[in-house]
This record gives sequence, structure tokens and C-alpha cells, in this order.
Amino acid sequence: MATSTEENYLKAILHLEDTKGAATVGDIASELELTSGTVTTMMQHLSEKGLIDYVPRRGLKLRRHGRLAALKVVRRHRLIELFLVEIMKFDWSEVHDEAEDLEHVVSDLLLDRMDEMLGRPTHDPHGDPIPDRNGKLTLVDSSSLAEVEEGDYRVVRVSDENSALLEWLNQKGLKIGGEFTVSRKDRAAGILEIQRGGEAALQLGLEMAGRMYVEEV
Amino acid sequence: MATSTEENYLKAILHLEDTKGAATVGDIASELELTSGTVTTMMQHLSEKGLIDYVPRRGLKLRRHGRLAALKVVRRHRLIELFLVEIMKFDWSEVHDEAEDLEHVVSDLLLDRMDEMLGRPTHDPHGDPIPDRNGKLTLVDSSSLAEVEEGDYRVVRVSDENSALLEWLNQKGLKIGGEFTVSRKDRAAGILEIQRGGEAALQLGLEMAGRMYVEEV
DNA sequence: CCCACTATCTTGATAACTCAAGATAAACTT
DNA sequence: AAGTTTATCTTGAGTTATCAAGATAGTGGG
Repeated sequence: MATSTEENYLKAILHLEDTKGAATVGDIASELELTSGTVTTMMQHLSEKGLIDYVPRRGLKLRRHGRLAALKVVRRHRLIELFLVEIMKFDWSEVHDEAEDLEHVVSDLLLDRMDEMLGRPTHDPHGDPIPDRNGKLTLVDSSSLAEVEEGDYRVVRVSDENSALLEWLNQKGLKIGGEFTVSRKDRAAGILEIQRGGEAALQLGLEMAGRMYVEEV
Repeated sequence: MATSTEENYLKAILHLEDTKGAATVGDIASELELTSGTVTTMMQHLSEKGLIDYVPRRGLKLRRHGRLAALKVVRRHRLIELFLVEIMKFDWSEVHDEAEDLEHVVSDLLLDRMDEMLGRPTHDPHGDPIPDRNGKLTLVDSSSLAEVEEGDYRVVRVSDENSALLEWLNQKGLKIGGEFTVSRKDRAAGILEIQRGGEAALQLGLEMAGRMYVEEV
């Protein structure tokens, strides 16, 4: 139905709407590393296909159909990531790019086989929820680690966009579900200190903390 | 390095050279279901890239580099097919198309993980040999079932191009390694009769038998 | 040796996706 | 309100892969 290119645009728009409230031509261009002119052309095209509402210079928004298509791609991406981690024994820091390619190619049948093999999972390796086959998505209720006060927390989700952070967390043994204490927060220095069990305290920059989402214990 | 399209052309040329001795523009066109004009253009392109020797109207041939690239694609295809059958529990009749898409996308790392998981296999689900990482390929020594005389045989390989045949074999319980007796051969009627253990005899058209390869027991 | 047939090749067009550069509209500034 | 900045849009052009239609070269028959 949709080409891989179209799917990538739809996914980017969904992501921007979910995080920033709305997507603009410029946002999409920088997310996909394209020029805005290129994005404008595609917006006209997606609009003609009825996947988005697009009024030149006024803005754009996913339509129902486009949102469903985008959620389908997200579902594929996340299921594939989980498959790579659980079955193929990849590290959670190395699955993003592979899934980015596979999500456009894997058949529905193979995807369902993966889903079944994984026991119809609800979350991917980074804690992101996996939309179900109807595009329904259970939101994860959590706060950014950069914004919480001192206290006890559990890791609920980590952004998959920075693989260096994922590797670091992996090396420190901190995974989804892991618990720890925020023992010090120095906003001026932009640093957070966290403590786990009897282990040595870890320093973490606020920028990286902003990519981690937690719930209170 | 090469686009999926280029890879498909190279694979087709390799296949034709291996089965017919040489590939022509027309052969490639019908194998890939394209017009000859399209193929001509690509031959010029592959020739410029040094992947084939091509003299207009005289013919074409894979060069070392092109042959290696083609073998790499074949390796990917066959490993993926085996992965789909062994790990994902697909039937051998339904893996061809899926592998056709995945072969251009799966990373070397993922492919190696599959290879490892499968125990560095040497043959795909249809009995075709899997080229090793250097493109070395162990030929399967076998004869076409359409050409043997009455006697006892073992199935060594079945062409993966006719999925109806694969389904039929599957349903009859005849797989790679399976043994049987050719009890009657009627060239005029174009029919072959085979017998296994105590089971009822099976009739098979010579055309289909031509897609099966066997060795004497 | 010439004609006809067939395979191959060339040319002109199309579709999808992209960029660079210049035009225009909307939003701030003062 | 006018000027400046910034975001967005338009236009022209390039790339890759494709087809249709017409030109051309080789081959085989008479």
C-alpha cells in the first residue's frame, strides 16, 4: 500500500505529534535528515492519498487512516526489536537500525509468527509499548528521570535513539524494571547521582537522564 | 554496494549460467519478468561497474567480482530460507518469497547470527547447497528423477520454484533424505510411479519429477 | 546473395524520491 | 507600519528503474 519512504514519513509525523503535540515541515525534515522542500512535496502527496490533513503554511495532522498506518509500522518496529533481543540474542543497543530496515519488508505472516513466539508481548526491549493489531497502544505512565526529585524509582522506559546510553546502562547492569535511588540532584552542574543496592554511586548527566523514564517505587 | 535490483540481476545471471551455461538478455528478461530493453540498460550499467563482461549483441558473462556478489545473495537467500523453516516453523513451500525480500535487507551481523543458530548449515530446506562466506559452493551430486531408471533412490534436492509441488510432497510426507523406489516408468504417458515402505504407490508426472533430484541408494 | 525473422539495442517517456536555489508568506522587532 | 528574520513553498534538475515502440544487427533459408 505505502512505500517504505511513505511509511518513514508517517512514522516521523506520529512521533512528532506524540512528543511535541504537532509536526511541522521543518521538524520532519530534520528528523528524517532531508531538506524541507523534499518534505513539502511528500506532504502534498500524503495529503492527496488522504493520509494527512495538510494546509500549506498552516500545518499538518495525521488523519485516522494515516495514524493507523503509522501505528502499524511502529508495531512492526517494536516487535522486531524484541525479536532480535529475545530470540536472536542481540543487545538492546544494537537492534534499532536493523529493525528500521526490516520493518518495511517482513510479511504480516512472519510478523505474526514472531509475535506468537514472543508470547504476544506488550512492550519492546526499551520499554516502549507495542501497539496491538488494531493500532491500540497502551501508554506507559512515567516521568522523565531528569525531572524527578530525590527518591526511589524503577526504570520503565529508555529512549532507543542513543545507543551509547543503552550500552552504558547495559554495562552498569541497569535494565528495564531495575530499581535505584536518586541520591543527589545538582541542577546547576547538570548532574544526577543514583545508587543501587550496595554498589558504588553513578553520576549521570541530565541530558542523558532526560532519555530515561521512571516510576516511583 | 549494490542495490537490491542489481542484486536480483546478478542472481538471475548466476542462475542462468549455472543451469544453461550462459545468460542472454532475453533469458534474464523472462526470468525477472522485465522487457529486454530494461535488461539491456542494466547490462550496460553492470558492465560499467565491472561486475560483468558485456559486449552488445555478442553476449555477457559474470566477472569474478560479480559472481562473488551473486553468490553472497544466494547464501543470504538460502540461509534465510532455512532459518524460516527451522526456527520460525514455516513450511518449506512458503519461504521463498519471504526470503526473496529479506535477502536484500538483513545485515551481515544478523545473517551470521542465524548461521550460528542453525549450526553453520551446508544445505537449505530444498537441498540446495549454501555457499560459504567466501562464496565457495559444494555442488550436490545428483540426477534428475525424470532421467533415472527403475531402482532405489534418496531425495537430495527439490527445486524451490514450484510451491505446489513442495506442498504436495509435504502432504505425502516425502522430504529431503527420504528414500523410495521407482517402481514403474512410462515415458510415453509421461508418468513415474514411486513406492515407499508399505504405503500406496504414488503417480508423478515427468515434468514434476524433473524438478526433483535424487541419488542412488 | 538477398530476404525475412528474431534477438537485441536505442530512444523517449514515466514514476518515485531527492536536492539546490530562489520566491513568498508569516511572525517578530522596533 | 515597515523592515527583518525564519519557515515554508515552488521550480528546475538529477537519479534509478521501468516500459513501449521503433531501429538495427545476425542468422538461417532459399
